[in-house]
Amino acid sequence: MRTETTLFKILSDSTRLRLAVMLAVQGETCVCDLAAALGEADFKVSRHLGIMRAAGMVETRREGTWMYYKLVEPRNVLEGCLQDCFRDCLKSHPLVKKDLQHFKKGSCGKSS
Amino acid sequence: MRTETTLFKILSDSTRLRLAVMLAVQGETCVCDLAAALGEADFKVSRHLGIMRAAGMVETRREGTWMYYKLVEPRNVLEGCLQDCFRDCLKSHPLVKKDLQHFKKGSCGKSS
DNA sequence: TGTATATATGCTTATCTGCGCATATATGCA
DNA sequence: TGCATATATGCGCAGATAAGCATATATACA
Repeated sequence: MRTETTLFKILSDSTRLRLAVMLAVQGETCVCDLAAALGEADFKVSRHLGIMRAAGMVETRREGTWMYYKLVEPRNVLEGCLQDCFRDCLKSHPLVKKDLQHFKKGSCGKSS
Repeated sequence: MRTETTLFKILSDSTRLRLAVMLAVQGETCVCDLAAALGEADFKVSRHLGIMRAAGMVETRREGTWMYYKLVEPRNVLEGCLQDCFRDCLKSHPLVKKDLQHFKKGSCGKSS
């Protein structure tokens, strides 16, 4: 049960829920682009992504100075169901829509 | 966003998640039957159900001394999605299966 | 090596959370 | 009215949590 409740606990914080939806919709993204889209401090976003990673919800890939985060492939039906939720049920939430509008790949000034 | 994160926070506690699944699978049930199925103290189950009710996730109906709880009709896509999760993804969890096996309507000794 | 940028992490504080116990409320019935 | 059962709630405690700031690490590049 721990596995399942942890998953829900991760999503019970608005910063993390917004991050999860962003990653579900936009795919792999670096910390600075996520922070810019949400309008939150880098260190805050980084910390929450770290929590999500420790819980096994996201995984990372380093590319130079940048750290790219993405949702893991669903490892069971619940994870798949929740990821569908992110895309289908939460994408239209006012705050998330604002985040998505603010989102720009490479907003922090990196080349690619 | 508050509405959504609250929903997830409710489910981030194992007692409440188990209760949510029980109600999704068994339908309307009284506190004592739920407490018996979970093997938890009445006052603990009652408190958690109260939290779920305050969050608008369940609703109650009094019948004599007994208080019956059930999940509310989904009021939006997210609530519907989560209720489907309870039934489809969580029903087969070992602990939930044990709860369901222990479940008996009227276990606390009421007539109907 | 030194500097700049991106990201991560220690630390403190204020707030929240769940637990267990005791107690209170509500209903039914003698 | 008094007692029994079912349910709810006040209280204190211990542990968890998120925020903000400062600082540390990692990489790139001059």
